[in-house]
Amino acid sequence: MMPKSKSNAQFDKQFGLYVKKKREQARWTQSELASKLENNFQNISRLERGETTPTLFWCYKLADAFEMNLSELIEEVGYKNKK
Amino acid sequence: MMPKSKSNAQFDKQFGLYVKKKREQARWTQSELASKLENNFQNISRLERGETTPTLFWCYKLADAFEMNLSELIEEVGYKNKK
DNA sequence: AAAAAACTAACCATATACGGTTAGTTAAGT
DNA sequence: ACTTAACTAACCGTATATGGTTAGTTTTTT
Repeated sequence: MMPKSKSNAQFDKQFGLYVKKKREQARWTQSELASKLENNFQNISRLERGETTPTLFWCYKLADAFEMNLSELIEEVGYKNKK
Repeated sequence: MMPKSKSNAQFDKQFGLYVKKKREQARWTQSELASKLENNFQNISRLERGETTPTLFWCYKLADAFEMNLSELIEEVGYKNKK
């Protein structure tokens, strides 16, 4: 399989930084956020550092934790597609 | 690891049906859509049938193919988070 | 400065995703 | 009815994601 592409890495990084920002605004530790997602803090750490590409379902659960709609969350991350 | 949960399956199904609808509206075959994503039609098939959970980056490339922003695409899928 | 909490990072085992092949089914066109 | 295209589905091998452990680093608190 292809190794993780550069664009993918950049994409993941942007998402990770957003999650980190949101989590810190909520004053949650990674463990606290993880427990809301029925996940573990290691995966939150990896996500925030852009090491993994989250599934859409993951993002959905994140949106739940932050009490927002998934589309709002994506909107806030600020990706711009070329049209 | 946990098997794919029911809620996850429902979530994936909804996304798959949306992609199928969009693709058919554009009058593309699965192969045509796949080539736009640098992917193969088997994965499109699996996605549309809700067999796999797409990564966020996948969804981003899908949005590109449909010439929309990722947040717009998610908006159109119509997920409702409990707030 | 010391202790505790929070986080990063590596490693391992396993599950799922993915690419590709093959076979079979459904739909469309002639 | 026949042919072809489109799609579904199973299988296999490999890559990535994930859960968990452990160790080490950074940050916070006292």
